[in-house]
Amino acid sequence: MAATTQSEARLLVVEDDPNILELLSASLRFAGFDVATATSGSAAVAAAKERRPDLVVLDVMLPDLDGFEVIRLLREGGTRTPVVFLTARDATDDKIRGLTLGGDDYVTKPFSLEELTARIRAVLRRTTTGEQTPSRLTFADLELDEETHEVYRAGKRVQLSPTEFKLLRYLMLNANRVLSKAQILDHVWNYDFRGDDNIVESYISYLRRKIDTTQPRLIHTLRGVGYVLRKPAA
Amino acid sequence: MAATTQSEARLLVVEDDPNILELLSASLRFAGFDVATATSGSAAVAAAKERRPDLVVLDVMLPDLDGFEVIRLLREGGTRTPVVFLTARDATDDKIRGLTLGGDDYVTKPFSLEELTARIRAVLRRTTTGEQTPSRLTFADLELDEETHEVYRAGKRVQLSPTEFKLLRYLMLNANRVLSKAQILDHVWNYDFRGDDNIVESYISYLRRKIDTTQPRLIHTLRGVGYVLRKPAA
DNA sequence: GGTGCCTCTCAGGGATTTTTCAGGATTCGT
DNA sequence: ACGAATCCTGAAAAATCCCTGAGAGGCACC
Repeated sequence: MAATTQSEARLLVVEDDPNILELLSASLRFAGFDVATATSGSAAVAAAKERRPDLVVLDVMLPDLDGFEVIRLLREGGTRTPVVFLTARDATDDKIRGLTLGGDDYVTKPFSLEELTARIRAVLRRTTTGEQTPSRLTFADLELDEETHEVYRAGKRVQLSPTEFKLLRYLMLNANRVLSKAQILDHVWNYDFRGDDNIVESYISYLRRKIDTTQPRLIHTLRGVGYVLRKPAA
Repeated sequence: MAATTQSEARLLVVEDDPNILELLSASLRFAGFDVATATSGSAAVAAAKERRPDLVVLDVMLPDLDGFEVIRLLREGGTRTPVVFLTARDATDDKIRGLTLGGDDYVTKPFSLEELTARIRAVLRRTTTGEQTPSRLTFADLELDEETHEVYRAGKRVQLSPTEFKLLRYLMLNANRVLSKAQILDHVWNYDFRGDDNIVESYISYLRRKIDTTQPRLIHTLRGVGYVLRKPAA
């Protein structure tokens, strides 16, 4: 149901927590990726050599080898596979900083799936030759740039907070599709967030105030069902 | 002549309450599904491995394993069977959120059978390759889109409340079949609803006002029997 | 330490929806 | 034609859903 503008890129997801692994693989598969999994560093190295994934999603904390070791073993083999690391929030680890230089990226736990898929798309965009995925989403007179985080409505620049931005991106990626509040919560908020639906209502309200005061209205409420981004008049 | 336009998908229904299990299996069978049942988590795992169902309807509260354990055991075997969970309404259960990620879905108890079958159809639609079940029902000049919840009569958009929508969907799925008020109550309302038949009359009245003011009339009363959606002149 | 932004919660109020109730209309049998 | 059962529908009460202002707490940056 999520973001299907992706190509059929092959991912290898490496994560030892079975709950998070299930969460990730189910969601990324459904987002259109071809997903393989591994639950340890050594298994990851083996799987990567065999499957030659286009990108590796890699937890840095693993039972045997840590994520950096895994990557080093892989790169000694000559492959230059891009990586998105999963790290703990308080990771002051310097090694992670240097990652963005190589075109890799990282996401801190707990993350939202919106966040993770956006990073994966961005890394794939940078590393694959021939821009297959545009970094700019458009819908009606809405424009959203995933790289610069700039948003325009009717050509006019609008400032959004991070959460507002993620919500709008999710709506735009699923334009014309009805999204329930539970779905939005699952994709836009961190996976450990346990608040109630009202926060979605609040952010919809913020978004409307910032980008939907002009005609025609694009964000519509379907009472008892959810929200949908769509042009009227259909 | 039996049931609806449904495909003959194989379902596995897992539920320990024998009353609800009976209710579910009878109703889903009538809806055209090929239904097998299990009353415990371990039996569910065994049955799933043997029958390879297209979808599992799974109560999260089970005597031995809980629903999430069941799914994990299944998925470790490599099968990616979609699931519709049955949960308590006040499900503060952390794990329930996040289910929509993999294309799965959940229905809170007490649910209506209309609700459940609609969710099952939606999940099957999303997960099976090649749209075999259209999301749009049509009858005469009536159109009903299950995804967007849009309804048209004679090409003109009509706004329906959630219950009106469910009632119309039920009528359309059973077009040309006479439905008693008891039947309608059982399918469109929650299974624990204990109001009287008059509420069906009220909603039929609402529906007529919204979608059946133009000729030819499609909703007909069979006094003492029930209602039927059909074209006249037959 | 102060300031500002951001996230999240809470609660009031408005709007819609659901449900009940009752009187009137229709149909049917006799 | 009459009465009884059944159905229709307006009205209103009850429940629910959604929007939004207000504010607490956290974090970053000065």
